[in-house]
Amino acid sequence: MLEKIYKATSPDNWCHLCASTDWSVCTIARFAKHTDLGLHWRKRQEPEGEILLAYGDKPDFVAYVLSGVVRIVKILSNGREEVVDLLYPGDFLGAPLHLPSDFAFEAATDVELLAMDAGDFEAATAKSRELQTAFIRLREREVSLARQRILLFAAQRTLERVAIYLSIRHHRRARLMNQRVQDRAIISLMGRKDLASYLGTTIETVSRHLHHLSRIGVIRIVDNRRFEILDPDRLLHISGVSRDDIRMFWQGCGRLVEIRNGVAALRQ
Amino acid sequence: MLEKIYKATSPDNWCHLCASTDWSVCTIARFAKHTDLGLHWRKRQEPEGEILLAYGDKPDFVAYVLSGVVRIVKILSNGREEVVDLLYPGDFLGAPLHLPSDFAFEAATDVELLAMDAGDFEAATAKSRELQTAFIRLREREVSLARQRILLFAAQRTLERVAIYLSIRHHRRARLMNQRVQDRAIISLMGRKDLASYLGTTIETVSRHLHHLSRIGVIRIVDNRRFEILDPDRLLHISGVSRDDIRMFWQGCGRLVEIRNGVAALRQ
DNA sequence: CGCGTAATTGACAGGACTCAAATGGGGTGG
DNA sequence: CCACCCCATTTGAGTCCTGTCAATTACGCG
Repeated sequence: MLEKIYKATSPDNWCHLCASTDWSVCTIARFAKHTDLGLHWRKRQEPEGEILLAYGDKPDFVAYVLSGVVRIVKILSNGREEVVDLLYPGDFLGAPLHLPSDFAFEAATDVELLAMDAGDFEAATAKSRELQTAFIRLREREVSLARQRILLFAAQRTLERVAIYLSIRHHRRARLMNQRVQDRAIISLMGRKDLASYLGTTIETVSRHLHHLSRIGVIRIVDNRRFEILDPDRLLHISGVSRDDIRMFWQGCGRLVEIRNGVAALRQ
Repeated sequence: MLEKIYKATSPDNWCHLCASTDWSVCTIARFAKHTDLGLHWRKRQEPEGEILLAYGDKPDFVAYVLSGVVRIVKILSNGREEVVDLLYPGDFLGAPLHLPSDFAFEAATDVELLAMDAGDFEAATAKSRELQTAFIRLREREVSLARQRILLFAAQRTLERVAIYLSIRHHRRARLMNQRVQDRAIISLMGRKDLASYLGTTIETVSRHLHHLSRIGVIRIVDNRRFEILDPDRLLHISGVSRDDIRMFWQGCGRLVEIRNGVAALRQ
């Protein structure tokens, strides 16, 4: 199904060796192309609920998300799981340097990953300073994103948070698929529990707001997980933020170009 | 005043060349010591309200916070300033690689910085792969912290958020000063506006909660900016989180050791 | 068909935001 | 030195939002 929506372009436009989500990874792409660092990606499918990396474990792989949503959770001492961040198609996953992870990474939906052995990646990083610089830039963007994410909470109204989130997902999807943000489109989210935890509210409130948006004709509820954005502009207006304010969330995300030999291509 | 609370130790315990906030920077420290990379730090004083780095500007320095609080703000299109993060003594400041900053960095209180020219730092980084790896590790911790920060909002009760924040500041101060967390101590915060923005609430609510905590004898309001933590354990209990849950916030923060020749020393 | 989970819907109470006014402190100028 | 202003903070009253609890519905699966 995912393959269907990929746009076919000339082979020169994309790289078979890597998946670049932004210009910094493009550096990795070019480097992988022009030298032989042994950057071999492989495609992985993981079902919803799968634990990709447990808390405290040393990661043995790095990966890009191709489809689906990965949730980053922190388990509190009282047993509750809090979603601290989410990774979408085009995002990078995995701590380098074999540092034990502070969080658990789980598949919030069925996910497709483009993965690579952490040892290989590290070896390549150690060999190439250029690659190391690119990696720092990648991390730099992650710090920015984690901070931007906090802006979601700047909106005290939970309806605004839901609207902001839907808008961001819509913008990201549009960019990934090389489509216009003005067009209506279907985005698929994770379950209400993850949504609520991520937005700092409850499943009941999320449910109410989604149905409210549905009643006033801004979105259409396809099924429990999928929503069609009917009126992107009004959704953005309800969210109370401008397009500029959420630019950081989708800017720098990769664009899907083609898939061939089981390797998807993302380019800046 | 700051000098008074520094503990004097033998000269071998600290490094004149750098200020290390955690083990990763210790690598920078050792490296600076054993080679001649030209890592020269200088002390800087900045008054409250000073803009250290404007939005979109390319940073020309990197620095460690020695005292005071630096706020990282995002200016929304409607003109409102949202505090997305705060830097405390021992934290690292400044994007590398001369990337334009996504945020503005401002002095939330009077601050002391230990600064270095970004060019020098970058040159040293380029020369040493070891330094580069150390820097990646530093950034890694920053991503973790930015995500941990989101846990503040997991508490829907604003009183809990205020209590969590006070607890975290108290734990950080205790660690920095090599004191026990059980002891009462005075912490100095920024203005109510920054507090409210950071905690995702309003200045009125923050004011009410602080006075509530004062009335029940958990804290003592010294003046508008300073608060004495009278009962750290009860404060933690009110916050609703365990010490484990907030460990990430203060673990890995440096310890103040000594100041000499205008250079403060922080060690793991 | 029956079960368990996820999601919806309703009723209700309490917390937090909003608006508004009073208080306090620091700095400036007369 | 004092009066004055400006700003930050405090305090109060009222309303709405949203969390909580509870019951119902929908859905997937064996």
